[in-house]
Amino acid sequence: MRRFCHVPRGRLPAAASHNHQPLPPPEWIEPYPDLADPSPYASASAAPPTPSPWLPRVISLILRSPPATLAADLRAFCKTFLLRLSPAFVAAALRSPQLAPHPLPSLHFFRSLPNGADLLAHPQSLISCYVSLLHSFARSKETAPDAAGQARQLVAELRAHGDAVLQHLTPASSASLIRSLAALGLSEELLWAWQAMRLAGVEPTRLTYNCLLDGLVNAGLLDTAINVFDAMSTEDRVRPDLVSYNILIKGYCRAGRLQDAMAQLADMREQAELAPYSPMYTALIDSMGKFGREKEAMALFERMKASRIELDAVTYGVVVNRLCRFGNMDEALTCFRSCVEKGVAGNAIFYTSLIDGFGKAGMIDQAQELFKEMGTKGFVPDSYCYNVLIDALVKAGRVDDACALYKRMEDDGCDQTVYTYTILIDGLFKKHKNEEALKFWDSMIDKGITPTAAAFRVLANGLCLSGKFSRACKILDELAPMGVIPETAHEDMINALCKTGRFKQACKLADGIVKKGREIPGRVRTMMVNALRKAGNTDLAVKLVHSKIGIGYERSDSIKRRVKFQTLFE
DNA sequence: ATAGGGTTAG
Repeated sequence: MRRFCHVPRGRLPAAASHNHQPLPPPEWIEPYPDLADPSPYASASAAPPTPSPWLPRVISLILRSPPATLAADLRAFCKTFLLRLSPAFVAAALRSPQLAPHPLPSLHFFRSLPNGADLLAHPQSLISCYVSLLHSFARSKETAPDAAGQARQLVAELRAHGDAVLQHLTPASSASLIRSLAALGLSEELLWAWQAMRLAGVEPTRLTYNCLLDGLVNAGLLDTAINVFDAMSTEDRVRPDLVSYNILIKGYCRAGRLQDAMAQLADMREQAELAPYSPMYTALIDSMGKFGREKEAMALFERMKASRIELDAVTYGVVVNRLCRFGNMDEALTCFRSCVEKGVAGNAIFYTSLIDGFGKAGMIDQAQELFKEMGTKGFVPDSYCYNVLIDALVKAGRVDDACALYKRMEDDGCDQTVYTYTILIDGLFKKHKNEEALKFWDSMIDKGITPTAAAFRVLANGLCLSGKFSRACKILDELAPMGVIPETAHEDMINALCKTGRFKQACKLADGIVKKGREIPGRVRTMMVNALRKAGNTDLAVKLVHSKIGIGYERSDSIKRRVKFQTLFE
């Protein structure tokens, strides 16, 4: 039996706007009025609680309102209808499926709450808000700008609330937290969350364990992951399952420890009779190929075929990709066709590998043919697919066609990625279309796409090769306030300068970086030596080799000083 | 719900 729960508990607009009498104080609104004020029959009812009608209204206000005015809009809304958002209401709004796909509006809402909406007095709701926000950023980490950075900030805030709040972590909120942090690749925060969960007395489930394992493996913390796996193995309740094994095998594969991965596979095979081994074999075949052990990869594929393990689209996809990477296009195409004949459905990923293979082999016609074919088969090209074809066109010297395809991506509603821009910028510089290349760089930044080290490398190379060294420096400086410093940016600039024979400038840049407290990796020295040699500047190359430039210190006036790169020219 | 595959670069 339900009460009149469809009636909003706040005052209705008509009542508020025509009321000239003194107004009563605002009323708290709860997300689920029937729970806030339960009738004796409520618990007997199997029906889910009915959300307050205010919930969708507030949510649509959050989604409609620009960030700059959201706080004021919320205040006005609450004033008009004489209501106050309860902590549980705020938490429910952030948890709602309507807000979950929109991390930024959600975050703005959270930040615009008057007096923090009393959340501090309600740690359960406070935790729920943070957990929902983190979940929201995790699921849109590809599209939300700097999702990981935002998430890191949120975790720092949550941590700062201390144990009094964190002891209210529930099994569900801890699990969600761990899943989100693992997905975002925040390993330090992930380990903290694990500890906080244990401190709150929450027992991890196998799923939570697996999420932790996967997060650690993806962050490259294999040793920690192995410890976690061993800890699982000693506890009956959460013994490693197929997924745990798979994650660990992936970790070994990525670290190049293929022997250990094989041993893990054998270990797994002892544990169970007929299990879905396909993912483990696939990971191994893929890694064997990527570490240059093509023969062993194919041997493993044959072993898989001989056993009764099912070969699915992913396994075939890996094999086709390895053949394409090897330039073995006949065999790749044959493998793909036979896979389809066996009833395993093709997909866009197969086509991406094949188009890329043909493109890299300089067979642009075949690449375009396959792009057409996939359309007729009903597979929709995604950004990977567009990127490989754009790359193929660029490599064939057809930059204009590549740019046309870039436009078509837009029309097809397919998001351009940092790869798209890197490929095009590189191609345009190689055709000496510098201004166009810079335009693409700007539109990438405008779109909120974070340039990678590779993206900056093609820009720095292109600009330095055409003598526009200072322009490259300026762009690098502009990135810093955005929190973007491509890892190898300085190194790449030095490299580009050396390649064009501007050694003095390269040395000046290197010294400037050291002065800012950054280290110059040893390989920069090696690279400089090689470039000097190549330029026929043997004397300077020899001088550099026998000096302590970039690696050591000298004493003068009993003061220890770094040996500057510029001393090369003294 | 957690696990395996595709795109830059010398």
